[in-house]
Amino acid sequence: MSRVTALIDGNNFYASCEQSLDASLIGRPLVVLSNNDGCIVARSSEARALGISMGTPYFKVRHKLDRLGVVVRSSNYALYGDMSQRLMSLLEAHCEELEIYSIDEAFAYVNGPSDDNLKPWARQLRAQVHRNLGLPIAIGLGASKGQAKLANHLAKAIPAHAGVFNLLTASDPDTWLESVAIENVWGIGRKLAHWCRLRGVTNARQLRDMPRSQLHARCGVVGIRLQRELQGHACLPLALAPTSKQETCVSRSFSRPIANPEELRQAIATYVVRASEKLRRQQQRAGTLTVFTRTSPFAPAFYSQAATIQLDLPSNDTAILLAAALPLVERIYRPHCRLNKAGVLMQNLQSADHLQQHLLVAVHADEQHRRDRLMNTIDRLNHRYGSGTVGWAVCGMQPGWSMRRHQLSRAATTRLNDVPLVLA
DNA sequence: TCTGGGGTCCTAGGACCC
DNA sequence: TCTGGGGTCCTAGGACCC
Repeated sequence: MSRVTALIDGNNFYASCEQSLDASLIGRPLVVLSNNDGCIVARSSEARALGISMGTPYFKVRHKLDRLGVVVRSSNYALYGDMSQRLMSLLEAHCEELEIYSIDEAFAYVNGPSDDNLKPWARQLRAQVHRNLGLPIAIGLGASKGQAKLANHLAKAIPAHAGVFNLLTASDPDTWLESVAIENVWGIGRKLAHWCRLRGVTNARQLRDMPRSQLHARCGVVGIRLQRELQGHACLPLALAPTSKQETCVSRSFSRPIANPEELRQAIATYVVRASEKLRRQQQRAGTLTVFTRTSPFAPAFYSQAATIQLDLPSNDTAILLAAALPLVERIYRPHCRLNKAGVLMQNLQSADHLQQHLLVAVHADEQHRRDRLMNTIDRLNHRYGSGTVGWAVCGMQPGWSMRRHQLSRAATTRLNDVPLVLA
């Protein structure tokens, strides 16, 4: 038996989710925008063929998209999250061990005899995902996560591979590695790609074979690990049990600059409410809370400020976290600055069931239980009747700075009113 | 006018201790 | 005049990922 690592991911995931919901979009150029309708974060293959690149600010290409007849959608994370869950449960049923790596990607171990060709297994899985969910996926196979990533890239980049590629059984793997540009190697970002190119390292094969000491001097152990992975030594094991988060952040850009300290208070309060909900869902409490705001980094005279408070006792109680956060707002607000983003950061997280050995905890145990039950009730009401059913006055009603999402698709899989009607 | 959001890991350097 | 060495902890910043 040999153990092969697979990387399975959705092609153009957000765009494909929109298409699976609305069949009239299939075959058409389509882009999905980031929050606030800011940048292009996903493109259908037809949009890609038109030369529309990832990360482009929407306002710069809006007219071009109109002219080319490209369909535009605001991001609909309720839909993508729900499709992701369906995809992952299907994958779980077909893989021995699975690490859910992101909303649209999973690593898996696949066991088979050493001479086994895993292509039939991969083709069958790919077909079933398409049949059940309407989503196209790609499957890359290799000896390590790094190799599986490369194979996945080649599965998508070469049409003849039809979404499945196994680096371990490929006839001339070095040639395939040479066809992958250094920028497309997992773990090589903009800075490192530039550094590599200056040294004549322009593709995955050259990175794999470059002098180890040179890589170590620039990238430390991270670089060495990456190189070993490309050589086929698995250094990064699958994370099979999800680990608890070390920090949790809620932040947003505003649809227009914040005009006064009261608006900033409302925004911070809104994010604290969200972050507290997240903490409770993760069954964690925060020991440290940071609020921050900034102006646009693209405008002159950049301003950015943060303020932090250590809590007496770690908490996930919205009222306590609001009381801690709101006094910090005046420390970060600055008049005459066009503040366009703010957020809160919860840090020093600890498990909520962990009873802290602290005198005050014992003294206030009853009170704490009462508060926990209250928060639990609020969470259940909001879950059942829709987010915002029970709100907090400090967040403001109908704020003028909230997110722009002009081209939102329906929440067909998660909200009853939006379920598509099928006429018999 | 208009440029996303939420994470992780690693390293270097300072503070502090014995 | 001459001022050690090694360890730990914390933080800020850099780089990356999707």
